[in-house]
Amino acid sequence: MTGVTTAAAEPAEPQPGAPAEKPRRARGEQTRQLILETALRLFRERGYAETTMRAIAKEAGVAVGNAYYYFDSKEHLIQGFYDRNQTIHRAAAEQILAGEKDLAPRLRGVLHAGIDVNAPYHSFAATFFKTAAEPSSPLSPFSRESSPAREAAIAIFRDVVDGSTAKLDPELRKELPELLWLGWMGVILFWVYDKSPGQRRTRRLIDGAVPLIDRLVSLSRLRVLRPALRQVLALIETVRKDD
Amino acid sequence: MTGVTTAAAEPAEPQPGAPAEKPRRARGEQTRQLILETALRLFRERGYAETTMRAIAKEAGVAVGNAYYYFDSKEHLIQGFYDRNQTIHRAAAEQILAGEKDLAPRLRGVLHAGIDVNAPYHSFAATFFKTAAEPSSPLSPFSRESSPAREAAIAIFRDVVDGSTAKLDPELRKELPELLWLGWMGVILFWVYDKSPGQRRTRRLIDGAVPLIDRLVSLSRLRVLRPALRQVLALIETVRKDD
DNA sequence: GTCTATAACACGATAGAC
DNA sequence: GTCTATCGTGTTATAGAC
Repeated sequence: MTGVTTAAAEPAEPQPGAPAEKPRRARGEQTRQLILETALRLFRERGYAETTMRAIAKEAGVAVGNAYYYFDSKEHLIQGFYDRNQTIHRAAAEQILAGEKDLAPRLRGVLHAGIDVNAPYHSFAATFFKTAAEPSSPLSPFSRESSPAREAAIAIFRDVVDGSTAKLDPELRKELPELLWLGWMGVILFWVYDKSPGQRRTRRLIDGAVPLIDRLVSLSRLRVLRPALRQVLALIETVRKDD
Repeated sequence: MTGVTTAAAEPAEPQPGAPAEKPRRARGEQTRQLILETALRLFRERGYAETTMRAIAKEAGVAVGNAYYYFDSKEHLIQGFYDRNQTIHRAAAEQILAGEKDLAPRLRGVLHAGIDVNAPYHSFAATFFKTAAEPSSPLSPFSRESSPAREAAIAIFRDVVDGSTAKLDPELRKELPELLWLGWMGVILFWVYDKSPGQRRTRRLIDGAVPLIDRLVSLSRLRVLRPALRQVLALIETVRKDD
């Protein structure tokens, strides 16, 4: 409610190689994790709305006030979910990108991996999405507070593009990662609404859209399409700036 | 919470020319309207979250329970907002479409008109959007309950396409209205997040995107692009069906 | 700084009397 | 149809213990 951000941006573990901080107060970090994990489990088991803060506290064996000591609100617990899946997705993506040089399979692999990570939470994710959709919410993927997470996500798609052998217009190459991230947001949106068994329609969407994107990227080098490409890039430019 | 739909789908007024129903119980209909109008006014004045059901009831001079008699939940009050703006948008669109035959200005006019209608409610609409974003919500633009409203909205874009002089692939012509509606949803999404003064970035988005769409629609008739167009249409087909 | 226990508040929603 | 009373919830407050 207050817009104060949680400590979720802090790394969960001291990074080896990074300047070693003094050992994080293990006590608090542990309690924090306990509360978060309990909450996520209950969300998954019962749903978000049906899980009360009282239940989370009781199940975790802490007082309600303690839960609020670590998380400003019930919604802030969702940020934990967000961050965790982001991290897992990034790791899975790196695995895939290490072994593949063509743009299409790189993109396809990363998208499917993203769905894989979130799949167990499909019903809960719907509620998560509702919360994230509030533009004023710090959880919104477009908010200032999500900026680090968003940048990290875009970085994955930068890897997808930069590590590929695809030849493309230099300006398009610059914009493509953010465009792909935007497309990824669209896929997530589709997935959240996808009620088909196992969300197979989302899988089909990915399998169909990736070759299409691949083709369009190739086509964009044709002379007839240069003006259209310029127009697209100009539109992005125009819309992006605020003045 | 119960998923029970309101009576919002009922026509507010008996249609002239339609088989005349016996006069609607004026008492109930009046109370209903009173509550709805009071709620929308307070939402606009104070915001959605800040307006309590108690305040709505008090301001309307009825008991809380009575408000719940007419509206299953606070969220269901939003449906009234939704329906009303839809109606106004449709009327504005018809005005524009009557006087213009080219695809681009037709589309541009309809999109700007849509923003015009919603503009006074920008901050409130953000909350509305949050609510509508919940996939299980009957207010979701993709839900079964919204189906009539959605069809009505798509119909506007069918008018945009069918009444235009643009020549296009017959299959594309069939799909274009729904695609344009989807694009319109995207514009609304952008608008909701648009914090620039007067939401001028959204206006620029429309002004930039419409000529681009117009160009792409023309280009789609080129021989080099036929396979790509087929691919797009095939993707839509694949994704749409649930089996 | 971390945590407990408990009470209290305002709100959305419901029950049941009239 | 309309009311009043009441419930369960998220959240806050208080007062303190380690």
